[in-house]
Amino acid sequence: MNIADQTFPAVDSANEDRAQAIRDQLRDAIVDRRLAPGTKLSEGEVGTLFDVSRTVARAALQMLSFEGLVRTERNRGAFVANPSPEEARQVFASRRLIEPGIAIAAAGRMTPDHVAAFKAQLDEEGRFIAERGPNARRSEIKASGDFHLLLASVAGNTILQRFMEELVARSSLVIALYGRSGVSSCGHSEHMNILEALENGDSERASALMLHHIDHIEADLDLRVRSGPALRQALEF
Amino acid sequence: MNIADQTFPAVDSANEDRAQAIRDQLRDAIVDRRLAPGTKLSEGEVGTLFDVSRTVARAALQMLSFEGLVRTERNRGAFVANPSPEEARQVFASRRLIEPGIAIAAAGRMTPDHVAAFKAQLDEEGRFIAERGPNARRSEIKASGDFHLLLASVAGNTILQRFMEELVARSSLVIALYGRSGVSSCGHSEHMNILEALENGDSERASALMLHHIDHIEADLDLRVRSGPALRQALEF
DNA sequence: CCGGAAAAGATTGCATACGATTTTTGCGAC
DNA sequence: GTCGCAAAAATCGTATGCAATCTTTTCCGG
Repeated sequence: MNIADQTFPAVDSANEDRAQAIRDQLRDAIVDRRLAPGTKLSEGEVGTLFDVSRTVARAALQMLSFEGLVRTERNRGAFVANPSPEEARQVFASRRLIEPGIAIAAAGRMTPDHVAAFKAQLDEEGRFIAERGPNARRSEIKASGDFHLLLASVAGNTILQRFMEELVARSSLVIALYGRSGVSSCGHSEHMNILEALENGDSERASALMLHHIDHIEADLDLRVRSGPALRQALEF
Repeated sequence: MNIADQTFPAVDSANEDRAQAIRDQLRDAIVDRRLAPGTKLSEGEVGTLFDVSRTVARAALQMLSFEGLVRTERNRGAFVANPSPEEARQVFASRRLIEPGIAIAAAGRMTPDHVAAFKAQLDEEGRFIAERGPNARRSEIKASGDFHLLLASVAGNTILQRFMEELVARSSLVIALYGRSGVSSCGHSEHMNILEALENGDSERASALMLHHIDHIEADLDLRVRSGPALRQALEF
């Protein structure tokens, strides 16, 4: 064993899959609404933008399509997903089914470290809500999602964690599309209440609060079909 | 409008993505245990086997890796997943969380057509159990999984349906790896009881039965680490 | 001026090529 | 015999090229 055997983590992460890095950046852009739903993501464009070949760009787009953030049409290309109200309802139905259980699991595994991480997360969330800049709303949505992702990671089930990553990403899209007002400030206090229940190990309460929280988020959406799907689709492209 | 404008559906389905077709065949092979866990799936081999280029084979393998049926290591290749006992537990924990809810949703949407489909499914399941051939067990596992997939499709939530497809596929792998005996005959009667509850619209009972059913399946597994992971791994390759 | 067909251009699907990395093989030293 | 090391083979990661398909433009008859 020699000191030279060590590999620097920085090197490793730099050497990490480029497709994955591109996927992450694109996902952030989609969730943050910097890329509007319906936007075409051509392989060539993505490739030149990130300075890779179409092969790599294509792999990144394929990943996003698996996550439901991108819709690909054969021989036509990839587009930022434009979830329908029905799809939005399914996203939240899925979350209502999964997240209360995740809250219960997490309540039984909370450590002081976890509590500290949650407090830091909620602090940041509060800061974004206080801000009133142009992209404050974006940061708000993202931070709110991060709370749920943190919870999923505490729950300790890798599979459910991945499901939640997908659901949170799709939720962000849906909220950006159909969100009405600032439920967020309200959501922030709900997050704090959930954390309180988690800290006390009160899994039942955490679960119930989570269910209501999801209901509140969905209740803030306007999921009425705007003007008939045909017209909407016609105007979209 | 001309009769020549029609495109034949058969042509369309034949023209479907080849990568997807390869993925489906590989998935079947993995779930059926025709491909043992740990088996290397080299891009070149898969490509020549299905008579496509590595590009397409690679895409199929990438999809399977997203589903958790294949594990890929950079610069080393793709291998049939070899789920650890911990992973197996997580699969069933996820199912316990999701499937009772799916049963409730399905109970509220059952139509006579659905009932007929379930009956046909259970008939086939019974036939496979009666058979005592060499690969009867495989068919049994597969048919049992199909029951759960049918239920998920009735529930009417596309997102949850896809989650269930992944969970059922991984369960089949886990059962093949860690399964002890024939819980299956027992499982068959449980499936019939669940269907009965669904027919009666008794969602609570269907949900409870489903939860017990999953518990029974998991209880039939032997999830003790066999002889230390190091040795096991050493023997595996 | 307005369809509608045909050609030009753009984009995807797929195969192949080449450098990089890993694994296997061969061979000499101990 | 086996241990270590270097060369060879195999395999992966990625770029690029070509055919197929879709989109846009152009051009022409009405």
